[in-house]
Amino acid sequence: MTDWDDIRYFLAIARNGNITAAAKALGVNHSTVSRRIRTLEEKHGVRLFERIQSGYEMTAAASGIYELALEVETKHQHISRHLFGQDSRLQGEINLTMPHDILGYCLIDDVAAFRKKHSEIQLNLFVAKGLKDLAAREADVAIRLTASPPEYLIGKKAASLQHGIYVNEQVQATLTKTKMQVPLILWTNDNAQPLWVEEHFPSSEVALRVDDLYSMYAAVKAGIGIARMPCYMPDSLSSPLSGDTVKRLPIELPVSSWGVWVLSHADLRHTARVRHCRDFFSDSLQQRKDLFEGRNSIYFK
Amino acid sequence: MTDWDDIRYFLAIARNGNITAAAKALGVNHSTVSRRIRTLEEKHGVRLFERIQSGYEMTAAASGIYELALEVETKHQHISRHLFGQDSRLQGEINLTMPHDILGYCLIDDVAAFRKKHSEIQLNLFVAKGLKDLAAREADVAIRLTASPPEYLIGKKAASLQHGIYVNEQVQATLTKTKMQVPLILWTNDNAQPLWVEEHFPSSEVALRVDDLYSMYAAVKAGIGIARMPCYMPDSLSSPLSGDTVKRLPIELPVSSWGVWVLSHADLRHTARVRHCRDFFSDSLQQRKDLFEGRNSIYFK
DNA sequence: AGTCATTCGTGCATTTTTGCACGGAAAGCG
DNA sequence: CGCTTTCCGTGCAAAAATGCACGAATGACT
Repeated sequence: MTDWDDIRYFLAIARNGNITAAAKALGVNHSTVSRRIRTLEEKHGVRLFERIQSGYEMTAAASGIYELALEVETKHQHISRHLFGQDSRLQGEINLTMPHDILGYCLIDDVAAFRKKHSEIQLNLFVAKGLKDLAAREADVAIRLTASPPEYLIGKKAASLQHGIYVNEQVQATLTKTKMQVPLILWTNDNAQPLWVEEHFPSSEVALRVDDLYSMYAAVKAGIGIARMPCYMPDSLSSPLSGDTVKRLPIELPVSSWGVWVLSHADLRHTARVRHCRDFFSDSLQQRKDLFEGRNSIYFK
Repeated sequence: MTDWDDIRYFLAIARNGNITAAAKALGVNHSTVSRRIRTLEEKHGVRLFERIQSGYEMTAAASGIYELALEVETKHQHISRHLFGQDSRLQGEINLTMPHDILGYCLIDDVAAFRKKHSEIQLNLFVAKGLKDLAAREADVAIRLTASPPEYLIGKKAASLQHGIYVNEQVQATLTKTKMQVPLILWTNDNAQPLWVEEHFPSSEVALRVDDLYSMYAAVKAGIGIARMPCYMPDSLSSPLSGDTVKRLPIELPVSSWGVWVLSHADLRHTARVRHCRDFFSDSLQQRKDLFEGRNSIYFK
């Protein structure tokens, strides 16, 4: 019988299209991948990949088992979760993921506190863009901004999310004096006209598009324009003491159905350290409920 | 991510109940199994087996993943067959299985011929009792006596199977002279009264039960009683030249719906060497059609 | 045309895994 | 009660897998 792990290597190559990337994904040296797949091919007398210049390309034979391999992977993930779900130790690793702004401007001290409280637990933090797949155990606990998490995840909504329109003090002054077009800062991939613009700033123009919340804040602060942001972000930065000039306009946006959630896969319901982690950060966030729900905002009169 | 092969080890232990048997099934040393399962347990912080005196016993945690592991195994078997199904070489191994009597008294010379014709192919013969699982690739080609093979197997019916009632010459003489009860030799696990006994030998008694065809023949030859056997077996042994005294009674039994089939899994349809093997032994058997269909029998007048 | 970056294969040293042989503990047996 | 058998863990040597460093081939870019 074939070494089952070979299929894992096969999948990595099939997905990544070349040995080097596959090796990186698997966390091993590229020569290992190269040799294992060659051995697999020889053992079965089947060519699975064409060695083209830019990498490895699946043959027809490989396509035939690709779907099957994916199914096997799903099952292995299931097993992995199930095993992990019965881990009752308060030690070992936890993969934690959240948007990097929430980490940097809100939870970084709590992470430090968690580390101190549970020194036996190794936290691995993933804050890079893109959602981690909790089913694939890319992360065990996720802090996410979402309207309603998928049903296979469990966890709490720690707070609702309030948005506001933010502007730099100087810009606001200018806008009040001159009747110029209001400069807007929008999301890069929001192509339609947002509702809040239509309603409150019919006379406006797009000044800048960004794909990152902190960059949006930086742009507002630099006086490039006004922007709609979740309150927690500017409010945690622009305290009166810091001398910051970014403030919220007294415009009431409808309460978002989105919230800050602390989530993990249902299979990890009883995993001791995961539960502790979830509870810990749920508390942390709930203590900042006012921040997320916009009650810390400083308004322009 | 867990080494997928660990699940293979897990399954082997779960199934066999102890390390030693699992190791034998996996074809590795028992210490390897012992160490790998321990590593797996430590990595996940879960106890999977209780070390009891008589071996290893699944814990509740292990039962939880047992079903999943079985499904994974099935998928891996599927992949394995699919890969093998695209092997176009006329070299490598073929696992061949058949009832041991068919090998010994009919096909052994053909096996030798096949070996000679395809010296690059390594034949592994399995003739022990019990059907090999073709889906699990325990065997690639099977010669079987069956009425209708399962639909996931492909292959040909090489011949129909004719049965006859056989008896030793001396016994026959005795039976004709004295009006004693006819002594019967039956199968060990046939508890009901067979149809042929009811019809042709209402006045009879069970002399012996056996669970093996050659033993049945030996018993008939030794004069223990009469038996219903597929013709191929006694007819290939008791030629007039050998001076054997076992012959068939002139009783026409209904033609059996059973036949001699040469089979392999549908996924191996195009595997070159498997096809050659199937064709080769199909031919071999078809050349002996007369033998299987009872036309070589020598009758008592 | 030349430089650089990618991507892969291979020889060699290192690390990891495995097999082997031994020993201990418990159970079966006469 | 002593002997044998079964089953498991462990130290050590052998074998296998892996990582590392290098080089070749190809294509992109200046």
